[in-house]
Amino acid sequence: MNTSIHGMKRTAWCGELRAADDGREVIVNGWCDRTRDNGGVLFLLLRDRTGIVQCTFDKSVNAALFDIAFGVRTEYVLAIKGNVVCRDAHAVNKKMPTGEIEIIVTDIRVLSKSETTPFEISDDKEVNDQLRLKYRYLDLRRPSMQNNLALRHRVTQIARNYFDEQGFLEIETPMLQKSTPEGARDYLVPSRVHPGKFYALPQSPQQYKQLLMLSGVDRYVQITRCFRDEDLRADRQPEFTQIDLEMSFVEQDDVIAVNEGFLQRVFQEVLNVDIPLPLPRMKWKDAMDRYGSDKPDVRFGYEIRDISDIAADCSFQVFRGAVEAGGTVRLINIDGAADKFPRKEIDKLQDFVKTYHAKGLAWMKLAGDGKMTSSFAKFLSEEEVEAIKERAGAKDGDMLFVVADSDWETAVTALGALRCELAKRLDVIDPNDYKLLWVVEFPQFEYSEEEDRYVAKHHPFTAPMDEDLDILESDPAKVRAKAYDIILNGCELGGGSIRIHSTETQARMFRALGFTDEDAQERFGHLLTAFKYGAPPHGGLAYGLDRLCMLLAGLDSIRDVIAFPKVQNASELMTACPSEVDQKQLDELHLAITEVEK
RNA sequence: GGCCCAGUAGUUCAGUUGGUUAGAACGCUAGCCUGUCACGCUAGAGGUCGACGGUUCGAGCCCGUUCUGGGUCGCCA
Repeated sequence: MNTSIHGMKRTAWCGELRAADDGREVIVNGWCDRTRDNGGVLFLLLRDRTGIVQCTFDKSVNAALFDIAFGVRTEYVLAIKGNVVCRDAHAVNKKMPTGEIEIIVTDIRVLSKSETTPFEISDDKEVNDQLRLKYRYLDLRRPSMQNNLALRHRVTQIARNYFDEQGFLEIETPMLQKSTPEGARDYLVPSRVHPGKFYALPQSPQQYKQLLMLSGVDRYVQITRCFRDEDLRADRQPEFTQIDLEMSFVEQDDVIAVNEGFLQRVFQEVLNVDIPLPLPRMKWKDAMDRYGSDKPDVRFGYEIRDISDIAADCSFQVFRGAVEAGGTVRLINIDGAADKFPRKEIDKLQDFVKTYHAKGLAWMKLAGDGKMTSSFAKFLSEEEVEAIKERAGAKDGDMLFVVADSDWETAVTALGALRCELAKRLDVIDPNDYKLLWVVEFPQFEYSEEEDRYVAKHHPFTAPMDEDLDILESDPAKVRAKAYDIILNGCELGGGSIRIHSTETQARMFRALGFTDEDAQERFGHLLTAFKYGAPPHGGLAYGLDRLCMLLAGLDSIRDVIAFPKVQNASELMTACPSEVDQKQLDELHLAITEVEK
């Protein structure tokens, strides 16, 4: 049997044929999606990455062709030659983009046969992730996955074009870098020629791109893979892709302006959605206070309100104690949902907030008939209850949830997580709504209990706000950074900052972080030296490309926009990696495995 | 490392209080059918109920351990 493509090469894509192609002789190449054998007439649906087209065989016209088609099974690879004809009006299939036409086949060649696949190649059938990933190459044949890959391609093309137009140069930075233990865990690569020494795969091109600013590149962009050896989530993979950029002679507003232009174009070209500019900005403190998150989802209300002042003197020990301990009492109003929360449901929500380290969840239900039930009202005076209702803007039919905690951040974080969870459950989010905003004025430092010192919230090269420079040493907890995150629908799309370009400020920063001069020199000496030779003011930003594509595609896992993703334990099911290696390889790398738990 | 959820035919699932030979749909195989489009009709094959151990006269179902996958907290400068 001739399985060569010779003489049967594609002249048209399956999914692109339309009524306008009526009368064209075409050759299509692709996979058999399914066949429908009606006895004397057989319909074969051929699929390529653009879509599906119906190819028709008539036994009475050409019995030999019909017999070949009769032997074709699902997922056989075929080349089909034929004539595009418009279907009769009654035979048009409105559900298919190619439903107005069909191909009357004049030749067919089976290029490759296929065994029955482990699952059907179809968007209509759910298949579990494990099987999909083991046979990822089959999973990717599904039209939705082809769309995801194409969407990702479009986004990267838009990024390359846009930043090119804005004067950015795409420059590659090393994949084999020096390990810097600050931050996420590194993936390490042993050196063969330097026994006992290691490279690290990049967590980001941060230091190189800053050095490129010193080199006078002025505007740099790179679409590049980054690696972090931390546990996975639905929106976190150990290797992921950043759109990474850096600009010289700029301030925060300049970086934001360039990126707003990019985001506007992406949404316009990918989703045909108009994003009005400028985007709103929210201070970190306000985001935390109102939404209990540094990546607030502002598509719905349920905003957090502070009732500490009302609760401070009440006789409910849980509330009063939290305030006395320097903490806070906060609530959210899930308006109009009082009837959605039977006691059992509330108990489950208690468990939910406890996963965020809240100690409990107090509640007040305002039934439609004017009756109020509550877990805490009996401990409060009538005036206090009324004051809380007023603060919450509560009316009949509303449901209030209260968290009190000696730690402000714990209280708002728990309520922030609860408001998102309830919005999801109550289905109050419009899936076609895209709310972008900048979160600005992040704290420069956060205190690390584990290390018993302040650590950089962003990274140690982030510039403090000019207003806060004076208190860098005296009151580090209050120092705000010239850092900014771009948030879409409650998801962190990217983040960046203006960097420190003065050696003096950088030295103060390292001291504030508890580094000795020797530490700083050992880890970042190259950067510190470089900065002595004329560093321009600079700043930048990096997007999580996978997350951007996930949100644009309306998906809830970045796995679906990555061709070959890893699973939760960071292995890849298709190739079964990571894997053991030969002793010879270990020897060459001067590595010895001391213990392997089987 | 912690917590939660899931694992039954190739796939997606159902499986009552622990009780005879574990079902359905789709897929697959074979046959029939000349305009289907989730084609239809007929027949058939297909199961170590994730694994191991325990309780029981008897376990898909109860208990323990474990494996795999998902979600999440910690973690992710």
